[in-house]
Amino acid sequence: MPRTRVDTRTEIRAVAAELFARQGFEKTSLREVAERLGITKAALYYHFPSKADLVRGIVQPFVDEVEDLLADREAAADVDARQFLADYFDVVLRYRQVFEMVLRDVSALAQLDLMRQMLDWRERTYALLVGPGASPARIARATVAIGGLQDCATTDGPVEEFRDAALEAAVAALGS
Amino acid sequence: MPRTRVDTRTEIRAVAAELFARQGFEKTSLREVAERLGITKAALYYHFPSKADLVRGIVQPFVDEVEDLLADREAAADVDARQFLADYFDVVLRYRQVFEMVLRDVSALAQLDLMRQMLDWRERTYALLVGPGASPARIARATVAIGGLQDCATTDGPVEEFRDAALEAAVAALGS
DNA sequence: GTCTATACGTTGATAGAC
DNA sequence: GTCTATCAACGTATAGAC
Repeated sequence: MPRTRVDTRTEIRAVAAELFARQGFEKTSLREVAERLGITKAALYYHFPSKADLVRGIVQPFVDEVEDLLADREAAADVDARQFLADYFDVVLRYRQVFEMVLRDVSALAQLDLMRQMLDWRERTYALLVGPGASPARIARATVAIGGLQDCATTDGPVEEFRDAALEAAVAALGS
Repeated sequence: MPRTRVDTRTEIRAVAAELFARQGFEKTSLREVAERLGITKAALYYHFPSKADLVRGIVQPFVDEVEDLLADREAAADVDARQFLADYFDVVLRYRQVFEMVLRDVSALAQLDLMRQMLDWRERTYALLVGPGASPARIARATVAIGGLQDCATTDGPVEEFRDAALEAAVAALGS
């Protein structure tokens, strides 16, 4: 009997996402995920070819949204830096839990293509904010702006309380 | 014969530090460290009671310097925010390699007291920059300033090229 | 005091039976 | 689709040679 479960694949992802968010990717074993679902590790491996694929599926929606945002602005004639910072910040805030998980296990997720992609983002956001081939000084300002916002996203507390102030600070960091 | 080695303990730390910096804490096995030194895993365990102790010894000097800086400013009558940001930035830059390693394996290092201590830093730097019990908006600005600087420290390239600009950006983020 | 040999439990992953 | 059994590699631990 196929067990009283709607969609095992989906349930695995849900349980894994919760555990990953709470205790990190590396510190969560597949045995733990399987046990919570009442199945064995081997059954997990039927649905997902590896632990990496499991996390990939969880992070992918976030990656896709950022990718869409970047592609959109890169296609635009000119970019409003403030608006771009705001939009990027909002995407990160929306995927706050996933974002924190990624930051906590950078070296573990580095083996996935995920990390290569995220380092790519860095270059592209800098180019959008201060233009391609900008001076190291201008790039440093863009780094403070983006890095500062990201750091804000990993702090606790309701978003409304700090969103506008953080954005203001990032714009100020970027300079004229 | 005690082997043709000056100080095994020191050599272990040196090799481990290099491997940790290059491929992260979790992705470096003790077997790998031992093999590179021509000894066995068990010999490692004679010198260091655990893998955690090994990394602790590597990170400790960095932790101590930040702790000293914080204690110094907390004892001062008033704090020059710009000067504090500069001093903190310089410590992080000096321990750049260690700092990057820590950031890459946050969840792995969380079990050490290290992470509790670093979260503590966050509160204390905010208090130094915008005063204790500041509004969420002010704290957000301090977060962008500190977080932005930290992000700059993990980028490649010679320090002199971006140090001043990054500092300028952080001061601007902090606001009046 | 310094190290080797050996083993324990857990991890991610695979093979094959039902 | 799920199981049992098994794998190598990992961090950890202890006993004992020198």
